[in-house]
Amino acid sequence: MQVLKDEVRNNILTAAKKLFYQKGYNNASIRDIAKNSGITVGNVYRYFENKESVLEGVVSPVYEKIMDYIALSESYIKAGENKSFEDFRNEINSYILQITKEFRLELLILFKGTQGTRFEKTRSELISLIENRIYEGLFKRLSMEDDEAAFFSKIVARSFLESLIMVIAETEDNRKLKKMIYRLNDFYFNHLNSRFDPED
Amino acid sequence: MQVLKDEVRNNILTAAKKLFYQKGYNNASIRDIAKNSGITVGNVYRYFENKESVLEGVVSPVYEKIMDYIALSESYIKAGENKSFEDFRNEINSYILQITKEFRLELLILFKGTQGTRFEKTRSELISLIENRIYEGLFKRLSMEDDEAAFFSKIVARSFLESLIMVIAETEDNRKLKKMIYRLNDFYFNHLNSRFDPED
Amino acid sequence: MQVLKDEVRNNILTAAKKLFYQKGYNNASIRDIAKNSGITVGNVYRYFENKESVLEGVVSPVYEKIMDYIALSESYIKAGENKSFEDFRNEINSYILQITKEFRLELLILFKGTQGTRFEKTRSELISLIENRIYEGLFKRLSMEDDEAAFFSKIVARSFLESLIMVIAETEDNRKLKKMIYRLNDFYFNHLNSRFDPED
Amino acid sequence: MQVLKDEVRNNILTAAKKLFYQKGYNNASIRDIAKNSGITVGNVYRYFENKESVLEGVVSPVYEKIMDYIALSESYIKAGENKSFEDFRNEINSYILQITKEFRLELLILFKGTQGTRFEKTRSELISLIENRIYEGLFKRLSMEDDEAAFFSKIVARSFLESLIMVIAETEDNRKLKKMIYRLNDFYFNHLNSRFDPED
DNA sequence: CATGAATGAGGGTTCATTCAT
DNA sequence: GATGAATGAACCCTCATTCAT
Repeated sequence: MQVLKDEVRNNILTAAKKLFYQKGYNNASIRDIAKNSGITVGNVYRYFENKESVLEGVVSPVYEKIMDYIALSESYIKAGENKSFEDFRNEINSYILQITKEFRLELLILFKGTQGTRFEKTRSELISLIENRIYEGLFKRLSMEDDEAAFFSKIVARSFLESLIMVIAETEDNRKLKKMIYRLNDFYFNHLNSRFDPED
Repeated sequence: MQVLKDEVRNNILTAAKKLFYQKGYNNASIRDIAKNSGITVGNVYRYFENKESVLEGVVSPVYEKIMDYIALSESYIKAGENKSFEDFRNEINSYILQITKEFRLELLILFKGTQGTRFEKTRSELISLIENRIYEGLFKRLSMEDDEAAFFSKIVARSFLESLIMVIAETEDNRKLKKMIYRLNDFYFNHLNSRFDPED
Repeated sequence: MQVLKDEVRNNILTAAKKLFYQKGYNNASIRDIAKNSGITVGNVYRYFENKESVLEGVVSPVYEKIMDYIALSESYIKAGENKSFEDFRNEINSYILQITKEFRLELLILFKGTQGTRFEKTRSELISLIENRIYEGLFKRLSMEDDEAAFFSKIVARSFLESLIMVIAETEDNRKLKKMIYRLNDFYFNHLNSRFDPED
Repeated sequence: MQVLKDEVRNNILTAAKKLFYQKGYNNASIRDIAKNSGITVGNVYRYFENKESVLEGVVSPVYEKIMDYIALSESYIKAGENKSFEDFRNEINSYILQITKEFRLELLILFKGTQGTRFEKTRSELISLIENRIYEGLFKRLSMEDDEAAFFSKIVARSFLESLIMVIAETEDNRKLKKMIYRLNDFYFNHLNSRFDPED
């Protein structure tokens, strides 16, 4: 048996996933994880270098996908391929749906339970991307002062992502999830102009 | 000698407020708080039963106000005084603004830094209220299936509150804050009907 | 009581001194030290930041003295005050004797039990000083090839210091120690020329 | 199948030798040794009872030789064959040279890296022998008080051995080593009488 | 014979809480 | 009332050793 037993490794990751999800990274102890994996503390360290590596094991598949998406999306911009915001919406929605199908809990951990780790900034990097698109594609054109538009873009980007995460957290059924994500998009981005009409 | 006691108590609370805000509840230690209060560790425990009590001391004024508001708001409903959603918006906005003026940091701590404590659910209680109002005042009337409307109400309520918190966290100037909160309301609640028109 | 209780601090240092001396730094555990101090593990950390700080507490008085001596001695050289080797012998002997009177165990720990710590190189720094003096004052003048003289200077310097340490380790009586150190000097440095005469 | 076993055993010993020399006994782990031997951890324990046994495997050839030499040398004494110190010098030098040719690293490990093991005292046993010879052959005849002569004999014996070890550690070339060892002998033992003359 | 996964005791360290003074 | 020293449980991590396969 050349390779470390996959079963144990998976047990650890499964236990860690559950515990990181429930308690967050900091409050889940290696002892917890070991006990939930049915092994001893020392043995965890045969499979993972340290606690953060366990987190990495849990979260990195999703992390990589998101980072790839961000990189890809930014390369489009640099290449001058100015997609419409509509396109961007469709693009990011389909990405998120796809990732969620495979890695629902992992995604939630990555975005909610990695305080104090190197994954902490993933959320803000994704937000940064969305924020730029919102600013360029939507708010810049509205009759807002520029700094206000910028600020608002940030708030909306965060809020949109937060909503996405909430929906994912609450929806285990993928059909329903898809539906809700589309609704979310409509809710967040349709008819922006008229919302801010002063005569309302 | 109430006076002296109150001064020490306030010193503790002031230090705790600062530290909970900066580091979060879990990462702020009693030692930190004691040192920043100019008193000793042991003495903290004369004023507060344990660490969570300190949090309570910091957060309860704001907590009470919010709970009072929730209770009041719900009593209106029970009394059959059906205000319009417009009224509710104005009402909650003004409440939030008012509370923020006095208790900005406390509010942020209550909503962002109480993971693992009994205040964790404050947010969800407030959300629950908003959720009901959104459901009754807005989504029920839209052409959505009922459970979807309910679910969506929750998501939007959370998201709206989240946005409020973000704006409060980022805005120290009260004039600007007021402006942004109104914008937020417009963004979240104006022209809901047309957002979900299928022909879009 | 403004200052941490000196008695406990001293108990820790005394226990640590004993254990570092007996087992060396690495094999003496904080748990050991705590038990021998009559306190708990956690309390050690009220008095010392970490394990190396405990070592520092034990060893730094002697460390400082030796570093001061080295610095002083080197400043003489830079100033061109070329003392005879005879003078150097007297100087270093009296220094060592003086330090040993106050800090016998500490000196032994510093030179024998600090592997892997920042004090590890103290011995080699002192050796370096002695080595230079031996080379300049003694071996350079002998009919040896230069690199051999240099090499030999190093060996003798180390060996001399080692002997000093041994004598100190075995001799608790200061009168006897003094006598033995003088003998050691005679043994090491008198009549060097004739020792290497080929006709012997 | 003795052959195969021997090969593995030798691989372990070779790896252990290298690692004990580089890191010292305590800091070289069984995992390290196994990896460097190209076998597995568990298998090490088929060839050696425990970690100390591995050390024994590495060090015992040299250990035996030294013990044999000590026994032989002592049997001469008991038989009343009083050799001169000169003879003893030649004898021990040639022994050491011979051993070093075969077992340089092992010798260095035995004398430098066995702290906390049962080999710790090998050095002192050899020292004891040298010490006796020095006492009988040299210091007894000097105008020293007897206990002083005894004590000094011990110190010089240790120091001489220490110097030998240093020279061996620093000198890989056997020709040079031989030369340095002769120099060392001259340095340590020639003209002892005149060194301690009071008129110096 | 060999594997390497598993164990368990021990390492350094932190911190909420208690208690003698 | 106040002090701050002391406690003890828990944290992450390492490693010699064992054992099922």
